[in-house]
Amino acid sequence: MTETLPHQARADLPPQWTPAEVEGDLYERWVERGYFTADADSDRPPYTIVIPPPNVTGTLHMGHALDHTLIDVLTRRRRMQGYEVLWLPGMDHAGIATQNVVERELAKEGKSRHDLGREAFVERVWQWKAEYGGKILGQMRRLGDGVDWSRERFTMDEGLSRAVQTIFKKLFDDGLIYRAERIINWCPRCRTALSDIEVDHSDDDGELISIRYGEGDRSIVVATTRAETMLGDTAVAVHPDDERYQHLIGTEVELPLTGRHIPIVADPHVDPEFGTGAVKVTPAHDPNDFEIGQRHDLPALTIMDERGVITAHGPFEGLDRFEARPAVVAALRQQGRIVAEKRPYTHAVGHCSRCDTVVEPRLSMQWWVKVESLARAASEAVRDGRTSIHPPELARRYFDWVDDMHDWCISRQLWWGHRIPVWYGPNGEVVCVGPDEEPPGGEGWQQDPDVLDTWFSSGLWPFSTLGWPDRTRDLERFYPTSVLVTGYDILFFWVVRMMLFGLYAMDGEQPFHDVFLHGLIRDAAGKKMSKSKGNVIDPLDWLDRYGADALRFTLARGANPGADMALAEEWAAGSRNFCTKLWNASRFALMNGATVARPVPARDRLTDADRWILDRLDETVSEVDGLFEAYQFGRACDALYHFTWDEFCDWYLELAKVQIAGGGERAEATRAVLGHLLDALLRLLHPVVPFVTEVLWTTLTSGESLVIAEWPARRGAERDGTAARRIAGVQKLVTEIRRFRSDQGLKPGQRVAARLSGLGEADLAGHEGAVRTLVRLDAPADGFTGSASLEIGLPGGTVTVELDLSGAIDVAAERRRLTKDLAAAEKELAGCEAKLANPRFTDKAPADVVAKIRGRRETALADIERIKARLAALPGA
RNA sequence: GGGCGCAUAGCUCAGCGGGAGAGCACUCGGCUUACAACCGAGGGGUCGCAGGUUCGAACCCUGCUGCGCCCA
Repeated sequence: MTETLPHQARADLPPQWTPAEVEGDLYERWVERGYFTADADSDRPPYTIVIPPPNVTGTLHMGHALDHTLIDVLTRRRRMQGYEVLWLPGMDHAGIATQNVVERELAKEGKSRHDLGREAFVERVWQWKAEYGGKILGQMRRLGDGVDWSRERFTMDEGLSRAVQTIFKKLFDDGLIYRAERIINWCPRCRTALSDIEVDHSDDDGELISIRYGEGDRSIVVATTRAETMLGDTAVAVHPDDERYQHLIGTEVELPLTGRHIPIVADPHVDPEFGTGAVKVTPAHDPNDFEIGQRHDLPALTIMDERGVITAHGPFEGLDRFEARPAVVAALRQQGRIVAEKRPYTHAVGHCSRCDTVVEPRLSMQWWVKVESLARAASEAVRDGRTSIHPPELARRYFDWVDDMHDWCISRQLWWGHRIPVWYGPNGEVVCVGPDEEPPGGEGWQQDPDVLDTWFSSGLWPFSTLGWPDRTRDLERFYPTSVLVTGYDILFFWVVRMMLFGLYAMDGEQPFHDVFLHGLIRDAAGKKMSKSKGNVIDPLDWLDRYGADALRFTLARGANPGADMALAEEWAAGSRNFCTKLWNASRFALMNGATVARPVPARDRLTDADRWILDRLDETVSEVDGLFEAYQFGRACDALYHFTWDEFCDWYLELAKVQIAGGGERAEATRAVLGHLLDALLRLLHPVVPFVTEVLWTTLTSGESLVIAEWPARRGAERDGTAARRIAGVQKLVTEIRRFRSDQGLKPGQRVAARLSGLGEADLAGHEGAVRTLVRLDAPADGFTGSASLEIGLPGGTVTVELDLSGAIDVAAERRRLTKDLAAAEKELAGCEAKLANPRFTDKAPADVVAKIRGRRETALADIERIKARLAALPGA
């Protein structure tokens, strides 16, 4: 066989993998060649994922990096499996956040959005987007996201806006959208309504002030954390059964500072145990009070404007709510009405999730989605398995939420967003306008000034991005999407919304088959990353320093369903090391002529090592397949890491060196096995580490691209148990000899003459050469005398190794080693015998378990006997 | 207040009925021609506490303690 190898030309990989120099070009080539562009007319089965649209103002953070890595792993694997993959990218317009950004910019010019007027302001936002928006899209390229850029969407683009208007009209016509005056969460800084989930609650220090209303035996004491709201009180409520207040129910008291008289009402929702059992009722500024007000037909008095500034009420007019609070308390104190003050008083306070301003409950007219029937359908779709949530523990949280969902406040008092398509006529007409309809013209008609919640449009994302409301080819092909991958923290914000709208708009067809919810990124100590804590890790920094593959591998390897992930620099370095290892191993294989040009020879022409590693590859393929299917990214990566490093590199490559060194047909066969293994391994790793594998694979195979290569299938050959047992024997032999050498202080490189016996009995006759090479033992010369020896127990028999150490052996070290082994064997024996002595164990345990324990006892007994003999034979024993 | 989850090696985490695992960190020895971003060897754990079920429990059940998250 000729040694002139066609592959020598391509064996000149650079000695080092330098991701920063090649990743960018590789990515652009993938995009140019259209690998990520989905073909709606192919006959492949579809696999669809829509990106959780990042915020147009945002930049890539670790949470995105994790989410995108997982999606990219899923889609790249499916593409290799022959699916027509669509990973659809895009962004949402982030109403409040974007408006804030542009308003801040205007503020620097000393202007407000009102100075510009609505139209000019919106124009200005578009300009801002064109100039600064969507930074994240460029950053996604650096990560390697295999998205279909030709289908990129934006929630404010024409098609998606049309979708918004279409569904609004449909919901309106079906009576599922209505307008009502209620208490909503109001952000006085953003000056807009917020939905319940846009409010974050925290326990803050405040004060609890007890105030006496009325005089003498007609007085009553109420406690409040928001004293200023007393200006808007229209009643005091007590529990109907509260004996303390029976005489007061139905009477009136004078409300201090205002001179108004307000009734004392009985309401079963008052908790008589809390405080004095009497509560002030401010229907316009508290959701519970609003309900009490409804039940008792009380007036609702709004005492603040949209900025949280007190309106009217004499001396308090014009004060901010937080200035008004002490002012009101002082005035009450002056009148001797403060009965008690408690500071600090810790209580839950709602904050705007966008700007952290304390939310002000406020009575106002807003648009709502009536969610009851939609939520029922959303619940049903998960209950009957049309959509399954992974990990399943989180399904419960989903049910708890949708089964008790409150109507959704969808109007926002902003300018940036989808304007509510409702027109009001001069005579009180209310007309909802569909996308193809002309708005009513003429004198006195006005469009509703508000826009819709951003989540309203992102709730349509899985189908609006595919062309809905038109029945497009994309929609037919790619809906329902295969899986939604996102963090569990936006289950309610977004996932639920998509379920509501998807089922409604698509005639009961669910928006995704699976929902996979991953955890949140934390720092090395498990703490949440935050700018204020200064523990934020920037993925771009890791991209620069370790490469995209290292970042991706770190994130994928750490992703365990339902669990958060702690990250530290060392993890990234470890992943980078893994890529380097893969690089070096591949370089070695290529330098030694690894090839895919020749098929792997028939099994009976292969060595034990070949058969073992091919079987292990097969097992790894199955294992990794199963784990990826179950969204077990972390374990899949671990399995790949272990196979690559601990089995392929540490053992097979070392054994292959021996096989190649022998030359001839064996060497050629080994080159084919190496080529086949590397080919499959690179394919398996490609979804997680696409860049380094692409370079190595194209070098190995001269193929066009790994992106469009086939995912490895199991060979299906019957596992060779004999080969596996023999390689396990070789491994034990090598490890034990290395341990002995290490204990005896022999340098790793130092060659030592040795005689091995008993290999035949242990069924390892053919492996002596490999063992000698791996542990640097030379053949015994004439007149060899072993000055030291060790015995290694193997299933078939005991192998004895006699070494010429040409010097005194370290007896103490040897005794330590043997004593330790003896203790372990004795512990093992004791454990086995205890079990076997128990008749209930031998009766009830499965036969194979009992047999296994019996076998372990025999092994332990033999070990003990052998070790004891060695110990007794040691000098000075 | 209601609900959910987690407590396993120094750190971060897998394992979830039959031999305690990984990565990183640590100790010792090595530039052994793929790899010092590495190689070889090693140390380290009453699997939170207390009960129960079982022939057998890190794993299932109950209670407790301590953390975390979600919702009010």
